[in-house]
Amino acid sequence: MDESLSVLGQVKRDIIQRIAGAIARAKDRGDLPGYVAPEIKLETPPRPEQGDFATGVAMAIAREIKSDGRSVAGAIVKNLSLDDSSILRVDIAGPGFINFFLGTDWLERAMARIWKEGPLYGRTGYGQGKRILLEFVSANPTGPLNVVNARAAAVGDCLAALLEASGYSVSREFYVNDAGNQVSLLADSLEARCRQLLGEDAPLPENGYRGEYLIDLARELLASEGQKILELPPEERHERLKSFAVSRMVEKQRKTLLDYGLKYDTWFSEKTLRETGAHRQVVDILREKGYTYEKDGAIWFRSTEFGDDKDRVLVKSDGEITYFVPDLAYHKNKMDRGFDHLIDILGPDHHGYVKRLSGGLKALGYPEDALEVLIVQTVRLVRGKEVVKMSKRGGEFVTMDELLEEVGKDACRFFFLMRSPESHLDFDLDLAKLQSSENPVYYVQYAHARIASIFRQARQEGFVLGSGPNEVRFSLLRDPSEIQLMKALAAFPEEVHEIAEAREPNRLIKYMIDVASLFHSFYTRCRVLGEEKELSAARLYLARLTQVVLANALRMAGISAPESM
RNA sequence: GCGCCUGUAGCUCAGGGGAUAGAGCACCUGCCUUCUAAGCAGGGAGUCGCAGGUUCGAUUCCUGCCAGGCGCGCCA
Repeated sequence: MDESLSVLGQVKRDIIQRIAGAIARAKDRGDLPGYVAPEIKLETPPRPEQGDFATGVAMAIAREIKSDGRSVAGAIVKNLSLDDSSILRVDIAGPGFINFFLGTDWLERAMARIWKEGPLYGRTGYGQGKRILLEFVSANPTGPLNVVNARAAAVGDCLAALLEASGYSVSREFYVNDAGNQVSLLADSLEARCRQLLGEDAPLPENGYRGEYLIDLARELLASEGQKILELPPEERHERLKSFAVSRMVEKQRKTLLDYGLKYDTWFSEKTLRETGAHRQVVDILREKGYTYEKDGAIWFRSTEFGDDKDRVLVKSDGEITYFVPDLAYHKNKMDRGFDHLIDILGPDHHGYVKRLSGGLKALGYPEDALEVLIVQTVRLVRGKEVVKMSKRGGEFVTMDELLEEVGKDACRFFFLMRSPESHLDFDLDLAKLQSSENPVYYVQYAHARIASIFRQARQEGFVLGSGPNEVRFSLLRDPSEIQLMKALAAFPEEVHEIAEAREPNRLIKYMIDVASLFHSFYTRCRVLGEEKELSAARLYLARLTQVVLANALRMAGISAPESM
């Protein structure tokens, strides 16, 4: 047995191989004409009476050979070998679905795996250790993190966890734009605030950062450095202000993200990169490869050759590089660090940037699919019916800190993960902070807490705890609610892998809700701590496995799994 | 004008070339002397934005249109 595959993965692979064998045999015997068979996909039918697994491959073949699904399905089933398999029965249904009905022996094996793997259950080897660099949030160090950053943080961190579980080696990275115009502007804004605090009539620069956090920062700076810093020569003063402002802003951002339960592997500094001259090098390479030209005193990149709608400036007519250059150098640096695949999570305002960046990488000689960009859509804060106004220009926006303060980490992450990343999100603050059944966060956490509570009770009443697969009579678990729950638990590793590949963390939330729902049904139908000791032991076993899966799923989502509520 | 995203139940949203389109909230009916009722069981609720096309089959894929959000700098 391939231990890097889940039990469900093994079962599915076995069934798929049998179907492939049946199709081959059908061709040999002339039941089907010879032609290239399509990929065989196994799905879970919508209703239990349609079996454990189903395939629509007969319909796909029927289309190719101009036949009808049911007769092709008949030809496949006729040639299907069920010897030595978990398959009890095969049906043909509807327009040509082949439905497979299995016994419970595989479920027993699947449950034993959960027991054995515990906190590691859910991991598979599909990723084969491929190295992925996942860059997300990467907010400018010019202000506090906002709610879109919070969404990107939730999505990125969860996706990283899902990919890790799927057997990839993932590095979480935050790119710090600590060089360039904006941080200069930040330093100038800070200087103005300092001078204002000292009673000078110093206006903020045009397009300066107006947020109140800079007043706090100015106070902090004056307290630690005194006003002599303002008397330094302009250039030195500017550098000192810049490095102070940037380091304090980055520290704050890092702290916010830590409060969110998110820890990056790398904080990558643009300034440091520039100090190596990597940005100049990128321009040189592009020039040597003939992807640049001069026009109006500027150097342009032929990004239109890579699908961009216009060529882009690399070096402005004043000799300064554009933002794009160090960013491209940064992505080159990522590749040169040996990563097999790069994923960027960007905000919706950057979608026009993607062609340029991927085109740039391709021009530098990297594979076209090396970079993958996910766009996370906007967040609108809502209180009941009322939209919370946010204006970035005026410096009035709800910060990530305020959001966390108000609704808490768990609800926050849950709400951000609940929706697909590319859909616009209405975040209802009232609902998110509601400590009641209306709030879906608690539905999942409650299931986990309920299980913990059962074990507390069981310990008090002297039940035998910790009976593993070898001591438990598995056949006692035969209530429909128990079977359905076990099937869901068995699906976890495959589910994690599929969700990771699809880059859709929202489906992890859906999965957790499904498991919680199945557990609650089981809880209501089946008394765990009862008179029959063997039955209780079996159900305690199932409860423990459910708890393991919920805890693992919640951990991947960055949401806590409470012992009591 | 061009590009990206979205349009599915009263609300917020899943889903996805096929078998009776799902969940939560809201609404209605039942269920606590036994492991947490932040729960369970059941009910009503939908022309899957509109119109064409591909297909044996489209809510799903393609095209056009309508509506909403966001972008479109020698800013970052």
